Amino acid sequence: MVTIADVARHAGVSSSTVSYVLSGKRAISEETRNRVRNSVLELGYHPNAGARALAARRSHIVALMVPLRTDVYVPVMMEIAISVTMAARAHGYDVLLITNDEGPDGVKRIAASGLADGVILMDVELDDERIPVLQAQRTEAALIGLPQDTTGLSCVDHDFAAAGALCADHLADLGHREIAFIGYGSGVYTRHAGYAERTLSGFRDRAEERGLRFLHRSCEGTYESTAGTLARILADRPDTTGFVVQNEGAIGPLLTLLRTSGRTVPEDASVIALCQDQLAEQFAPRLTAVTGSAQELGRVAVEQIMRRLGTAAGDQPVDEQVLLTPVLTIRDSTGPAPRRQS
Amino acid sequence: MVTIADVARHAGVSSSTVSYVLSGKRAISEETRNRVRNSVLELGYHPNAGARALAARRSHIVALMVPLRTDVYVPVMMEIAISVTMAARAHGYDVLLITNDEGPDGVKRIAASGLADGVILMDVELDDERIPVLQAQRTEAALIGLPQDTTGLSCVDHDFAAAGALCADHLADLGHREIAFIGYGSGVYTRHAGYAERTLSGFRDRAEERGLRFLHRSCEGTYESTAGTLARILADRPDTTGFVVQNEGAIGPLLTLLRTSGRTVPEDASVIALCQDQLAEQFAPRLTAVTGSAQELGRVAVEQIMRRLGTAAGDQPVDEQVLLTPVLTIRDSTGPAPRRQS
DNA sequence: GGCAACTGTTTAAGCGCTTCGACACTTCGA
DNA sequence: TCGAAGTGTCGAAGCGCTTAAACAGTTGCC
Repeated sequence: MVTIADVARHAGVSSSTVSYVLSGKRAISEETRNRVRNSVLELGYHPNAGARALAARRSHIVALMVPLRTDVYVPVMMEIAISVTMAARAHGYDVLLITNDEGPDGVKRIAASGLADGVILMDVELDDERIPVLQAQRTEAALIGLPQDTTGLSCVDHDFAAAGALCADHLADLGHREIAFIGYGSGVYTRHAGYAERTLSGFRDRAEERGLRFLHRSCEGTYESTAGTLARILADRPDTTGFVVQNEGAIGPLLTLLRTSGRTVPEDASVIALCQDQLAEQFAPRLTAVTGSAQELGRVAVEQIMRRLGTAAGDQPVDEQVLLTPVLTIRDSTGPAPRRQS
Repeated sequence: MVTIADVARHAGVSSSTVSYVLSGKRAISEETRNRVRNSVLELGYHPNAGARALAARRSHIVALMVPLRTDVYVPVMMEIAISVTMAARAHGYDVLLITNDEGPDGVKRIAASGLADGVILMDVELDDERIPVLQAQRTEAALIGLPQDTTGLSCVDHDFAAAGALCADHLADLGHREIAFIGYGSGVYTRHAGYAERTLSGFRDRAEERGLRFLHRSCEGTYESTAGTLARILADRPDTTGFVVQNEGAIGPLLTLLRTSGRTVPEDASVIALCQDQLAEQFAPRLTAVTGSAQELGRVAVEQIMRRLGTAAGDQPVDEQVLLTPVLTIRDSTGPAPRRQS
């Protein structure tokens, strides 16, 4: 194992000089700096992480807490995890993956042990019990998702309300008057997941503004569930011509069911999805969709936490809530509303 | 911050005694042990990770290197990552997430800095350049995926050959004689991804044994690509009645296309998928599928690396290759071959 | 020419933990 | 009864790094 002392000896300087070259915290003559850098390269030196963390009281690790639940579309979680990891690396940080089955104790453990300098929480609930722990431990954090009370917290999320509104607007613009909103399974609403409620209310408000009649139905995302949901919708409102789908699992079934019920998309019915572009492209017809970038979510969270870690302990805590503007991509699944038959 | 000295003072013992109580490496009287444990709980003590790593020369962290590529079904990756994390926690280890964009240098960095005690590599290629680095650093590793040369390595993977063979057997048992194997995009084969080739050759060998005629076609997993692939298959072999699909993205399109071409599943054509059960359940009809457990993959990898970390440095290195037996679940997408029209 | 201010480097004191060896005390067998 | 062996605890060294403070050497200014 190569230590800083080895490098120092090799370069003919003291080990503190090596440390200062590496951290840049003090002026070092260019000549010395180069000599040290060469020695580092030549010996293949990597500072011992434990020693560094101990001495500097900073581990250069952020923890990322991922949900175990799978009602969130899983690839999105992975995309966030990867973008967090890469963004953190760009700041010289590594990412520790922890699962939510540890719950608040996990946060406590990580923070109290100094394993991580900060924590990024995914799938934050409106009244998340991990937040008080975080504050008690005085650990820096960034939240992906919006809790009820955001004072003193850094949060980032998609602007789900705007996404819902975009869906309403697009369908209204195309002349649709009767819309069905196919949401997540009822469990998502009963635990008051912010994203589901915000999308829905964003949609609802805009739909009312635009004078749309609409229906919201929850749906578990299986074929059977989607079939049931669609049947109820068509029974209640046979003139429905626009569909907004938020549950990724329901998309495929919905398209199949519309087709088998004799409705052609987009001539007879328009479908707009709230899902990743990659997924939207996979269906036939390709789906008009409203999306936010999962990568961006991860990147912003990392920027937020880095900013917090950078500010000295005494400074004013930065609290900011960032909502990422969603994008509507028009593809082949939406079109002008059919003329009323009546 | 609570230190071991605080606990020692509180319990009226020396800090080494506290350490021994926590590690169990020396006999401690029951009375002392209880007193110390109470103090730990009362003060909410968590050992400082950096100090522990430095002193014990063991970080209690394993690194998990995930691929950036997305031709592997992403939810599977996430499932592995989560099962690795939970299995590691059960051993008192945490998981550091690193991405493959760092490549072999990432492995070097993690190993040389002592950040992680071991590394789990996902998506291992036949001739993976990270392996020599691992060996040079004398870092313990477990591989998910099978490289060409496995000497001295611990590996775990699905038994893809057996999975391919299961598909051939099932269709042969049902009387199908003309089979099409719809694989991954051609890129997967040109970089000699082990899993794709092993599935195919397992299928091929068994198909030949059972006297099946078959076709292998690569497919990118989009709707267009699947349409093209299917058209070519039906042009070349109009009597094809059995379909094996390995590319998750192609499943939905394939079912739609078969239906629109007037073929009912499973009466006119049988479809068997190589994919997760959860996904197989989502389609209509629900798909007969051959699966391996992604969770098991993660669990076994962790067991392997823990075993390696446990063995003293001088000991014989454990090398073992574990192949997980796939399971065939018969659902509604396969049935007896239709009688020949000819 | 002498003092101040600066630049570049070193010395040394920890950071909080593990672990080796020492030590005090008890138990046991001869 | 005494030494050997065993049990439970402690003291202290040291893991590899950072960083405050000290120091040597140079430069600038009056």
